Amino acid sequence: MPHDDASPPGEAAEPTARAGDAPAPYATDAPDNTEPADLRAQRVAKVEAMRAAGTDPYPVRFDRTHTATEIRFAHADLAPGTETDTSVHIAGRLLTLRRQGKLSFATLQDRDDTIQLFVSDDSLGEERHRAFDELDRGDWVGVAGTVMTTRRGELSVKVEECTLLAKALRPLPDKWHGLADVDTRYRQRYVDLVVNEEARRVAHVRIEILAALRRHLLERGFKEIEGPVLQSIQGGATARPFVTHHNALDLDLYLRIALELHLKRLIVGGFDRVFEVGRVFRNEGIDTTHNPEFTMLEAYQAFADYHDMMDLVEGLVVASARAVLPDLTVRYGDLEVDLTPPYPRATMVELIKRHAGVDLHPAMPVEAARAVLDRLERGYAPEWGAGRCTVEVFDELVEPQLLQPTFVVDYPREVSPLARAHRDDPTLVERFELIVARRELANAYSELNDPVEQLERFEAEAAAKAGGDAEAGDVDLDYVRALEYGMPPTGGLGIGVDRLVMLLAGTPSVREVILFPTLRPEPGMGGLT
RNA sequence: GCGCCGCUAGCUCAACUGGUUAGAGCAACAGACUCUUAAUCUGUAGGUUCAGGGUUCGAGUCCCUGGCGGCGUACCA
Repeated sequence: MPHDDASPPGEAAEPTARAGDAPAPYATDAPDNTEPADLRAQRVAKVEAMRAAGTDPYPVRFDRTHTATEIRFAHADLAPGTETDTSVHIAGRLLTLRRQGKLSFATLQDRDDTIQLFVSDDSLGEERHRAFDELDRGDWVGVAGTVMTTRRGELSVKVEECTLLAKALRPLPDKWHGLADVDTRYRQRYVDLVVNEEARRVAHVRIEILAALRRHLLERGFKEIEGPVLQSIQGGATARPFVTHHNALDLDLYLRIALELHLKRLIVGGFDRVFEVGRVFRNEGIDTTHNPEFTMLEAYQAFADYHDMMDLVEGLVVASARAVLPDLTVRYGDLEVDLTPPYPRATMVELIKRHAGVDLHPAMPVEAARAVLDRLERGYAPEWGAGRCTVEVFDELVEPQLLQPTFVVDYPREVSPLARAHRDDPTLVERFELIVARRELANAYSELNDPVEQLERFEAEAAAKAGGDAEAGDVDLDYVRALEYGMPPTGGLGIGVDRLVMLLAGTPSVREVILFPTLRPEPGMGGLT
């Protein structure tokens, strides 16, 4: 429905805003164009004036026939100065408004593109044109009109009817600079997305990656499932959990730190290929690469081992990259990363030898391992065995040197309570991580399915927790019971989705790839204190 | 947690060594303009300089405390 012709909203705006006020002292000699200072108050007044004139500033619905993209696609080569009979109904937000005498131009932004609106007295009539000119940047409108090009060749919709769909009470940020304040961009992502192309781009990269990951797994017979977020036992990873409380059960619960243990229960239950894409929560520091809640992909495949998981990881990374990049290379900071598979596979021990120049192995006596760390001037804790010392050197000295995709294979058993012992070396487990651009992108292993050994590993962890290690897990007796019913040999895989998106979107901060990152509450906005 | 940096109009930014009434562009408001597109032109209005305290004749600027954020670092997958 068009604006009410008889009463363009702006005409009543000023009286509404000031009707009850005594005249200001300067009113008599001030020019007529003195307006309320508050931009929001001006627009509230417009809304009130529209209502008074019988026009709903927030109508119920609108029938759209086309998006801007569809119009562009259908009229890609329309010559400048062409009018067509093609009638369209489009809807979106007004980004810019340009008056040119008795013509008006506007830029309408919809789902994924913009298109110009062309308004003249001829097409809309003088009264309704004046009503159109009362619209503000940021308003949502529905437009009926015909497709045309201007003399300069700009594809446009010649407006024959224009309906306000939702009034914007707050002004949009500067049309050229957009929103720059990082804090405001995160807090008011809805504004960021309206005015910053880059924010939209990153959001779409994430959307496409998620879709590609799911597609790749579903095509290979994996079933997507949903495990519990609220858990009474902490496990599946090494991390500090969040604790919450259920009132009716009077029960403290953890927010999950990993997806692993419930997915493997489903392997026991007979699903032989399952995955979950889900939020996990870790009560740790916040920085450029860590948000307290983040998204993990975990997938488990029966009858497979960690070599199969390497193939699966390559497939997932490539599928994601192809979904969002023109080729398999991506710039990350000053780094050019080539994601073309296969990725080199080297053991942790080999990589330490190559990049740190020392021999370290979980099988060596702990005194010898400590001597190596002493020589490298790395600290260590008294409870660390040779395996933990090995990982320390790898994390600190080797991982920062791994720029191109690299599978780091065979981890010390000591640091991997859920992975199966290596078929050739009992001090190792069959585990790998994929490192790209100095960061872990994926973590996978041949799953431990021996219930007796699993219980022993849990008990070691629980002892560490009792000894004050807040990140150690609990004994999950129900999980052990599940294994006692028999879990087939299984390969398991975890991918940090946010990190993958960061890499493929080329963003240095995890907060750019999470639409609503965790922030301190804004003062005065309510909520928990 | 620690260190450094930032916070000025709705938005993006200025303001010298502490010195007149804190400026500009965009947005807003009034007006001109029938093909603009960061439209242009004329005019008008718009400020708790993050908050509180202090030093000073005088504070956006210096000091203290607090708030929020960014970056680095530590812890941490």
